[in-house]
Amino acid sequence: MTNRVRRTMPILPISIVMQLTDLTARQIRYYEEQKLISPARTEGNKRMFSLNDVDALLEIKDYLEQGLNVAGIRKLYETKEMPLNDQAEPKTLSDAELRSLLREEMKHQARPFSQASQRHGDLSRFFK
DNA sequence: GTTCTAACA
DNA sequence: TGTTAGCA
Repeated sequence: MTNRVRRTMPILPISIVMQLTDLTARQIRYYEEQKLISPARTEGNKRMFSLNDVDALLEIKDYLEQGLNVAGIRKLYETKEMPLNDQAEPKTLSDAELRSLLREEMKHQARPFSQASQRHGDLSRFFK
């Protein structure tokens, strides 16, 4: 069995994922609704998460903390990062690099943060 | 007891 | 986002 299979194997119930990510069930379900993650389902319609899902959620949480909204993150995933191979490292991104990356995304997104509501203020620093 | 969907005194 | 209702 390859490690890739191990990482994509749906084996974790939402309760465990909640502890691993420190997210509420509500948030996890919401992110799925926003298509940021796609957990498998059991016969009883229960969500089953893979290690990759957990990793994705941790990353999502990271982006949100940096001021990105769900729509922005989704766009980010659709382009880069989605593939199994990514060398991008959000953790080491400097503000300057983040600004550059965000501006690049802006070009492909007509209304980048249209869905954002409470974070417009926080994002102002990126458009000075 | 746990998770799910839908909805909001 | 929290929280609650009514199911499975």
